[in-house]
Amino acid sequence: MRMTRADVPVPLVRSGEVASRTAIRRANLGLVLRDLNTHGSRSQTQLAEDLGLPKATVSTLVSELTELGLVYQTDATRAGAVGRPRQTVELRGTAICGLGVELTATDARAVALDLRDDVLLDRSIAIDRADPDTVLDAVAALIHDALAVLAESGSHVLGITIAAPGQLDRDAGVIRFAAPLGWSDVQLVDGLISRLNADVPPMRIDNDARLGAVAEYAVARTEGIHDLLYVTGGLGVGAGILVDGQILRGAMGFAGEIGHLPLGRPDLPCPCGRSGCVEATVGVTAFLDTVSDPPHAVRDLDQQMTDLRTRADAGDPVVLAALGTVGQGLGVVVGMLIDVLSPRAVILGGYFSYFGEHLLTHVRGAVEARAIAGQAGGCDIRTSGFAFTGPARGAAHTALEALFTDPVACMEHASS
Amino acid sequence: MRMTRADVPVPLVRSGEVASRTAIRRANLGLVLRDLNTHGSRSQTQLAEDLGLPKATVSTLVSELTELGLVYQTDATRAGAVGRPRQTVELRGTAICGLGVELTATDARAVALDLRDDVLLDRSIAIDRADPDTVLDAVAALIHDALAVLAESGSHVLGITIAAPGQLDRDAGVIRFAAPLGWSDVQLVDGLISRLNADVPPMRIDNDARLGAVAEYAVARTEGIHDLLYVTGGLGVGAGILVDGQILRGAMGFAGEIGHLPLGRPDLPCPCGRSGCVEATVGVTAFLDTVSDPPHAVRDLDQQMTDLRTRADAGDPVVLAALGTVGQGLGVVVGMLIDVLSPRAVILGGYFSYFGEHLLTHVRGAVEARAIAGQAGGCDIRTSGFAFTGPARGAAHTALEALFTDPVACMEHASS
DNA sequence: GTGAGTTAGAACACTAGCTGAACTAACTCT
DNA sequence: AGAGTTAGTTCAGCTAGTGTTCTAACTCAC
Repeated sequence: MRMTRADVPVPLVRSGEVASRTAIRRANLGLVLRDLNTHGSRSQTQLAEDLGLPKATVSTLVSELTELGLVYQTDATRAGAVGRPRQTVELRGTAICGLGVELTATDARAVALDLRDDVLLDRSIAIDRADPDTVLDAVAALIHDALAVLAESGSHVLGITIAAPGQLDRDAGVIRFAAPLGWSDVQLVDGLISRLNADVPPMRIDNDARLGAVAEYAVARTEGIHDLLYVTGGLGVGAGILVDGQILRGAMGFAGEIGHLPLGRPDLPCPCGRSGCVEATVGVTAFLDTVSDPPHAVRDLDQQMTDLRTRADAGDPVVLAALGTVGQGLGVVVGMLIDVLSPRAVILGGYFSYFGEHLLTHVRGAVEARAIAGQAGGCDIRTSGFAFTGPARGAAHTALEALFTDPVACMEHASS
Repeated sequence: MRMTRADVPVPLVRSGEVASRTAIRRANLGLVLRDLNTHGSRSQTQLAEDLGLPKATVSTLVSELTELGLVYQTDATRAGAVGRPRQTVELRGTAICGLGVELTATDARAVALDLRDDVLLDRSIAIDRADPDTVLDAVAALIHDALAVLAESGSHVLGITIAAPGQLDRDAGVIRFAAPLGWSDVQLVDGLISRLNADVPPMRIDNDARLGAVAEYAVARTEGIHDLLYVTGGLGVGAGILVDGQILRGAMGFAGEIGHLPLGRPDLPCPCGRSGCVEATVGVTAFLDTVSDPPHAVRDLDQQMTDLRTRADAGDPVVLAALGTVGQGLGVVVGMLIDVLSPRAVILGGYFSYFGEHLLTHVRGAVEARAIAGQAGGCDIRTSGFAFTGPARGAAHTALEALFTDPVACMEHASS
């Protein structure tokens, strides 16, 4: 927590939103959950220190959360130091979860996360590139099965978030245009809901790169990192930007559309009709075209990338050269984004995440060559630990997000 | 206000900050001031609707602000419609003001704004490019005179913000590196305070482009625009980014450093030692080099730009061609920033602001040629109405900002 | 093993400030 | 002149944060 009792010149309620009576409680309840989620189980006294609230307030907050069934207190009989041993307040894991589903051109993946960020479920199905209707049938079946499994394990699904590439209308639940899928104006949410039972949890969609960034933030926030840039590499290349822990969507909701910036090799044509696009240079298709002859189909990317990583580790010059090209191209983009956004960390996801230092060396080199505030500015550049599961994980986090904003309302709905 | 009573599914207190009892009041008092500042004088009933608060609460808030001397109520005897005529709550203008000072390589300018955004003072002095000590003497004299004038008019100066180019350490009040000034590691705040009386209002520094963006936001927010990109053209080229009304600084505080992105003419050398920098292509030096032979000194930019605007209006092919080059170069950068940030508006400040459509046509053309979500995405591209006074105005706004966050604390200090 | 010291957490009285309802004020319209 | 309408204030009520106090549960020293 950045806000401790010591440094309170800053107002406790952020300006911009009206502070009402009931809202205070809900916000503070959510903050306790958030602190436990970020920093792990801790005692009431620690919570009070973290949040800058008096112990008395924390005591009532914890007891209310206990009644809601969201936390429980353990008799921490282990006592190291002097004084009464602290009981730890712990998040009740299985009670509530969020379901995230990522949709790509090659597969769909469902991940369920509980309050403790534990993975309750992770399954994926292959998608044969096909018309939206067929794909939606398959995705609906995936969701149906996932919901059944979660219901059986006694976990209440708070919400479902679908991660999809391209430009989306979040309010309408519609994919406006997604080049990797070859779709335009597909009613995703309505299509899925009509295929499922009526009593399906609230469903939303969001951009895959943005949700990938959310997944990374769940880790980064524990390190005190609140400004990060996530770049995903797949058929498309997109960025998810987090500023002070908030997703940057922009006024039109299109922020992070870096796939078609004219920063790639000028001669390379892009399916979008132009040339020089980032996507055409560092997208997975370009990479696979370089390393595999005859050209391989874009299928089972996880297996392919694991194999290529093995080849890279073994010193395969073709793979290493391709990674050099990709790393250099990526470094140019990342360097510019660092100058524009000044993030604390850059995390490379998707297929980039398989290659660690093989790739990072080139990216860092290109960044240091141009960026004003590159490595010197204290910006870490690393690969994601989530490989291709990032967006689905982030989607699951997002589906759970409401709980941290208003636990009371969420649990009211949950019980009914 | 985006938050009205109708759309209150969103919680009233933003999560992320602890909500304490006293903080509620201070936040709500500030919100009333902000609403009056943004939307002009209005009745208590209108305020209640804007803020989503009950009339009773607004009533007590207004009376407390009246006691603080920040607002007054007029007997609005004019009655158009049926019912009791509404009294309007108005901001008391002259009571409190913020002082903004911009420091450039050619001059220093002081602007004082009151609560109503009225300009209480606007004066500038020429600066002969010289060592920091000499410049600080002159700036201190400017501030001294400005404070004297404001004191005489009975306006309490809440704070002083200095706008400076380059990379700054805001906490330390130090200019780390400012290429346009040729300075590095200059103790700006300490240097000025030691030259002034001890009882000078709190002084801060911030980046000129960011403050220029703040000045634009004071206008844009009245149109419901909360995501904007400001690009300033001077000796340096920088960007100020506002996301959801908040300044984007980034983790390191270097966000918006677009002057040395490698997006300019690749052959043009830049004083920074590299080539292809944006600054070297669209900075004022490059522009002046193109339009005036023999090369003119960079002095009295306002007069020079006004003259060049006149030449452009008269159809001078040299000036129009130069504007075409600058507009094209700027459009490439702006187009990329639009894809990354998805702002609602892009505002061109500094010397760009003098040329209106002469420049905008080319910028828009370049943006539409590449950006995914350019004009089609609903992003306005326009020139600033503040010319070279933008950063100083924004600095004055920033100096006043504390009042909207915690009016009570500010007025306590003011009276003592 | 007993009391002093220490830390954790709950209980309680207190209070700031939001909130709904009732009430007064000031006007228009018929 | 009275009914209707809208604005703003007053007041009682209640929610929830806050400081203090108290109890619980431990360690440590003698």
